[in-house]
Amino acid sequence: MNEDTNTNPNGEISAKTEAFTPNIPSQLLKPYDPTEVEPRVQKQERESGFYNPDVCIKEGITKSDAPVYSIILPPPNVTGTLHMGHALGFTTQDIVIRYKRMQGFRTLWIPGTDHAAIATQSMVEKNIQKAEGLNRHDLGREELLKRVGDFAQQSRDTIVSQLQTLGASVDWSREAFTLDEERNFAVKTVFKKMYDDGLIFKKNRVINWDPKGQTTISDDEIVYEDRKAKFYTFKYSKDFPIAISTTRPETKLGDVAVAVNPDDARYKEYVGKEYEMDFCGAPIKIKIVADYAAEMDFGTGAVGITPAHSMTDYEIAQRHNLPMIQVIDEKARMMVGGPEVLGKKVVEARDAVVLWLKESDLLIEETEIDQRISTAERTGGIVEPLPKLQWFVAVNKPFTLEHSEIKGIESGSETTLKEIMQKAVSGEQVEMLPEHFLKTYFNWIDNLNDWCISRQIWYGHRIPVWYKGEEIYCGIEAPTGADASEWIQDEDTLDTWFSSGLWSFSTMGWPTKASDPKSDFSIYHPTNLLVTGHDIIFFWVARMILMTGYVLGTIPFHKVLFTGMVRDMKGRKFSKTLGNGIDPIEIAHKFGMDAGRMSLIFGTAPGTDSKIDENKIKGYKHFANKIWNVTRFILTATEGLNGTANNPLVNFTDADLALIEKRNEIFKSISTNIDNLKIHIVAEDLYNYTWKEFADIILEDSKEIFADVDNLSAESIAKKKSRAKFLLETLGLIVKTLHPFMPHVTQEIWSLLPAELKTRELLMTEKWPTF
RNA sequence: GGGCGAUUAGCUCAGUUGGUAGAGCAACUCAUUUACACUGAGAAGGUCAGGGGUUCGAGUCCCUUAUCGCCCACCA
Repeated sequence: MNEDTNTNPNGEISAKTEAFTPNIPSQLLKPYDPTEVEPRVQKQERESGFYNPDVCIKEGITKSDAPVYSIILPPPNVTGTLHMGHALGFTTQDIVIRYKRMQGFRTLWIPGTDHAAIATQSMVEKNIQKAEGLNRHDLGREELLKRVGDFAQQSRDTIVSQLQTLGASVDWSREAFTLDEERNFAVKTVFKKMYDDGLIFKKNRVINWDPKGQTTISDDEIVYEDRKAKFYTFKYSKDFPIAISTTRPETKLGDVAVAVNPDDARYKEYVGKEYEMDFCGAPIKIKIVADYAAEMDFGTGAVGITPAHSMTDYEIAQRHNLPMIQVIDEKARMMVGGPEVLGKKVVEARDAVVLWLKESDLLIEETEIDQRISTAERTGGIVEPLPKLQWFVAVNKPFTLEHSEIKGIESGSETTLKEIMQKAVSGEQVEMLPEHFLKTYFNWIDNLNDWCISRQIWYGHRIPVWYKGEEIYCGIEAPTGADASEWIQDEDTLDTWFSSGLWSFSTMGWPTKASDPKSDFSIYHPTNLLVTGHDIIFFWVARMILMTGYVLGTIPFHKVLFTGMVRDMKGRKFSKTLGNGIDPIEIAHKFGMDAGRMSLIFGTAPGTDSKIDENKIKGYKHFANKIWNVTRFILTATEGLNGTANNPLVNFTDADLALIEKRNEIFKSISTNIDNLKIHIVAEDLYNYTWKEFADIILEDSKEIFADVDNLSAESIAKKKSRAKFLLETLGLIVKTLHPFMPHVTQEIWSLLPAELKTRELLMTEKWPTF
């Protein structure tokens, strides 16, 4: 909008536009311009302070004893910026929170960002490597942390402005970050509690090592890639009685056993025997063991056991008390063997071992098979299982839960973290939508193993454990006293999901204000709703249930709504590597954010994937303009009939009463549908009524009534007044109910409507209509 | 191998507890400078993947087959 145009809705009409309809606000005379209106409305709303429930109470918008409705925003990673997938979830939350706020609930929606440990550090490291040719060790811990911190700050700033562009009515005064001081205190507090309860322990185990990121990762951070691989069948030596098969001959330098099925007649006679030999320059000692893990039908029916470099082999080795010999180091290089393999990368060593097998006449067969290889989610590095001393959370270990509000677990009774996760959901205290995700959830829990939480990176919550020789100290603060300087803190940091798991209560003042009845924690926890993508059901949803159950004996949220993935037109996921992400800000510039919001919601059933299509967004830009023009028409047509709206002295005609009945029938279902999170249905109902019924039929029909300007008969005037009242009131109704979906255009129209329709200037604080 | 989901108009998808098949976009015909061309009216388009069952009645519930997608898990 240019400077010459009058932007004051209630002000005087500027000279430039007075020629036509002088009493209609000038901005209405032009097509709706979201790029001008949206930032202005966002600013107005934000500066009002009403995103903050405390302000709402202070200003009398919300009663202090009103029922509570709270949502925590799933904190976006500071690795980058928001795309339309985020926008779908955030719009859904905004719709619900605006609706609840208008209904008079004491609503709180807390924003924040996630430090995303590995993801962020590896991204910054990559950038530095590219620009300066330096690695993290060249920079040192302090300098790297500073660089990563700066990057995170920038990213956070972008995310904030994107959220504002989206029109998200989050309470900025409560913004949190998973790695800020308050959250760090919560993390240390929980860590210590778990440590003292014996649920956090340190152990030398085979873990998933990411040679690229130089850190361990959890089972859930692995993604699989299908590849073709060579499958080699061979014998360790000429004298060895059994042939085995493998895709990774280089690991066989670390073999300690061959497992055969106890029922396998072919190998029965060898079980228990031991063989010693040289394998490609490494002395190995192989024991034949019987174990049902070996399948008779697969390969030769015999498995070479490499306890140090395979999870399953490690488990088999445990059962048979076999030693563990590490032959691959953290850089994925061979630690043993003859000169042809020693020090070589695993891939090169593989070729060398195969060549040695051929030359030694031990290779029996070489075939091609499909194989799934494990890669690290964040760096893409091929995961190398290897033994390492790491921190774990024990999910199956019994402990006493002092306080429990979880159905099926008594206060003071013995339970496990796994049981907490199961009972919180099976007792229906936590609901999931769509319901079928319950099966996914339980299926995951059934197969759950201990959670490896330590990471060998610097960006994150440092493990609150100190060492002095053989002594170990776990505490919230470093040990003090005369020998304070002799204590050395653990170098590792925690899995980012450890801190995310506390998010529902760490954002609300826990633990420092937990006992204060006026704290956010006392008022707003547990939260009512979590809206998130189903891709993080294990990472985050399950971990929040675990942490909240363990720490508080309660649930983090009553309901989880899983949104589907928003994909591009080719059906691909948005990803940084594909570069197909769409910035919501781009949509706002092109079509307006209201249109973007509607296009995400409309026709998208909860949990189902959707495709983003500019044509679709354009349709809702047209819709915004349609309501705009409807407003113009009504204000023009009812000019001179001021004061009809909400005026009890104006009686409705029978025709208009019929229109009201039909209208109310449609609007009646809206609240229930939003309560049941069927917001896509509501969007459709509002769209259809507004356009197909109100504009196309009722407005067209009204033209005839108002066209009859010279007829001053009582009957004609009564008819005009009745229709004017109906149109104005219905417009008010449409604008109110549409506000959660399209907050900007509705607010702008609201500011133009006659005073008798309004009780407040800001639509977001208006009372939600009831029927 | 186990689990989950999808299959509805040319395309993208809705379709609440079973009760006469819906929208947007595209395409077709017509109208119109109108509150709005970011428009209106109209027509066209479907054996609801196939088969079987329950029911007075099935897109919806049950069984089965096929195709596609996703998740989990041991294939050494």
